[in-house]
Amino acid sequence: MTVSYDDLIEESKKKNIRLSYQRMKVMEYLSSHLIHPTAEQIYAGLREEIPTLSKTTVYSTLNALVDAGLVRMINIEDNEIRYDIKTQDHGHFKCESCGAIYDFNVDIDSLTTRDLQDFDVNDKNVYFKGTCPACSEKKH
Amino acid sequence: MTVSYDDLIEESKKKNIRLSYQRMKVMEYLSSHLIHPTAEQIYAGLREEIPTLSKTTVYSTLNALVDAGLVRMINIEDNEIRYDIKTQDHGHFKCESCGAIYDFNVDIDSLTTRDLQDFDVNDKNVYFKGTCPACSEKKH
DNA sequence: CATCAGTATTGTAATCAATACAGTTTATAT
DNA sequence: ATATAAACTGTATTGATTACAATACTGATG
Repeated sequence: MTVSYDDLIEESKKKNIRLSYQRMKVMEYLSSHLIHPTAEQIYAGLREEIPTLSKTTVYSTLNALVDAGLVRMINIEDNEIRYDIKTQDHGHFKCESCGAIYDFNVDIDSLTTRDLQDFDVNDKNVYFKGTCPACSEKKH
Repeated sequence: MTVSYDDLIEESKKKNIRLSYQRMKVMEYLSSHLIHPTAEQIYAGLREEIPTLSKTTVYSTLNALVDAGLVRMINIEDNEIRYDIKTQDHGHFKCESCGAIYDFNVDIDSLTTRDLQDFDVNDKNVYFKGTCPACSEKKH
């Protein structure tokens, strides 16, 4: 599933998410900053344009989008949640040295298991951890 | 890799983790409670036996074991970290209705990608979300 | 077995992401 | 236009995790 800004708006209508100015801006931010931002980053980024924006609004919007299945929560560690609009399935690699999160293509549907036969699975996540090339380089 | 309580102790020695009474108890707790406990649960569970136990000690022990690669952090959501001794590779399924976390067998090594050729990967995680059979039942 | 240095533990205080809540504003239907 | 339900704002609160400084322990050495 690939989701663009326009798709987000269309999907939001279908899911009965009201398109307030703030929500549009949050979605626009997510679409144009594919860097797995935290709620804090989104808030800071939009604050310039919307000085009255409340952090609570950012959180509630993100929660609404996650519930609607339009946005994915990335919760690898560090006790902070990052967000990612749902483009096509991909995994996340977190560098334990610099903290950066990289996307990588992976065939998640190839993961099968008999153990979950009676389970209703609606979200599959894959993440790796390790050291990115830039940080590996530094160690030498 | 399968890790029992005895293995944990042996591995700890190798990794220069001093085997204090508190650390032994934390490891014992993890080995005997394969329910993905939180630090809080471990603390509460051990408090009876070790009334002077400090929560800080639980956290620092867990961090030491994670750094040594003996324990896995499970960070699915809810802003709380759960811990799991590293038995053989398996995925985690979180029921979004009751919050329970189930293990399932999955061949994580079958996940391959060319995107991470130059990356040093030292940890692979898979987690699914959805509804467990018990909760699906209730909805009818 | 006494001492010493280096770690681990403890308890309190601080941090900080996330949420609750109540009052105000906005959006959509009639 | 107006009503009503939903969204926004800002402050206060929560709660998991960490920082820190004082105390206690461990295990190596003489």
